[in-house]
Amino acid sequence: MSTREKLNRIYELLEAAFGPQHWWPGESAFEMMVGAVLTQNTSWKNVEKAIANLKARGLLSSEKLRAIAPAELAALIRPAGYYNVKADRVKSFVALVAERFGGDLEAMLGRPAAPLRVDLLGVRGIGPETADSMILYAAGRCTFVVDAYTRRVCRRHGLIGQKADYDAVKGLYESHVPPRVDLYNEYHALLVAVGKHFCRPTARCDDCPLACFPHDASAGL
DNA sequence: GACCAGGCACATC
DNA sequence: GATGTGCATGGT
Repeated sequence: MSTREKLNRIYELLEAAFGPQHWWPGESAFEMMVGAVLTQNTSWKNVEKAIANLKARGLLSSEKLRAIAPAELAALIRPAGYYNVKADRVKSFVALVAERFGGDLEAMLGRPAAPLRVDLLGVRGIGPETADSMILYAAGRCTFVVDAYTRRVCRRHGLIGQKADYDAVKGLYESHVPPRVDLYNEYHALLVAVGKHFCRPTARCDDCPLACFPHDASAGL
């Protein structure tokens, strides 16, 4: 089976097992982008509490978050963990929106994926995964999001080597999966689903929808 | 009580 | 260039 066929089959199996994932939760592009920072190495459940705090105070806009004091922001996002670091990262993000795009988020998101990605990666606290999440889920542009689950699934199924980096994994998907926003959206969400339920650090391959493929649960993370 | 969660920047070797 | 460490809450 070729890599292309295998990635296609994996998608089919995951879709059949988990169904539509309806990512990304969030009422606005801005909310999704703030959520992307807050969810770094953190469960979405905790992020929801932090978002709710911001929403309850009407702070979910680049203008409001730009004006708020860092310590106050940190206190509000406390449930999401790493609150001091993340407060600084959110501040850096809204500074980009204000300073480079005059506060016009739509103008920023309307740009092609490549230059948008460069701008986002220039923000302190926005790395490749956060940038790609923002581009795919908030801007609705085609880029494949790689996370710890994606790497783990790929390693255990022999699709990548033990030390494949972010761009190598991203390149694997982008060169073998048709570049459609809805497909990339769903594929990433499904990889997270199988990662949460089965492909965990401590192996739990029984009943995994991908157990029919050769796998090595001891491979990687 | 250990382990894990939709990472990233920075220090050190 | 590779590896290690700090950041922190909350669920299992």
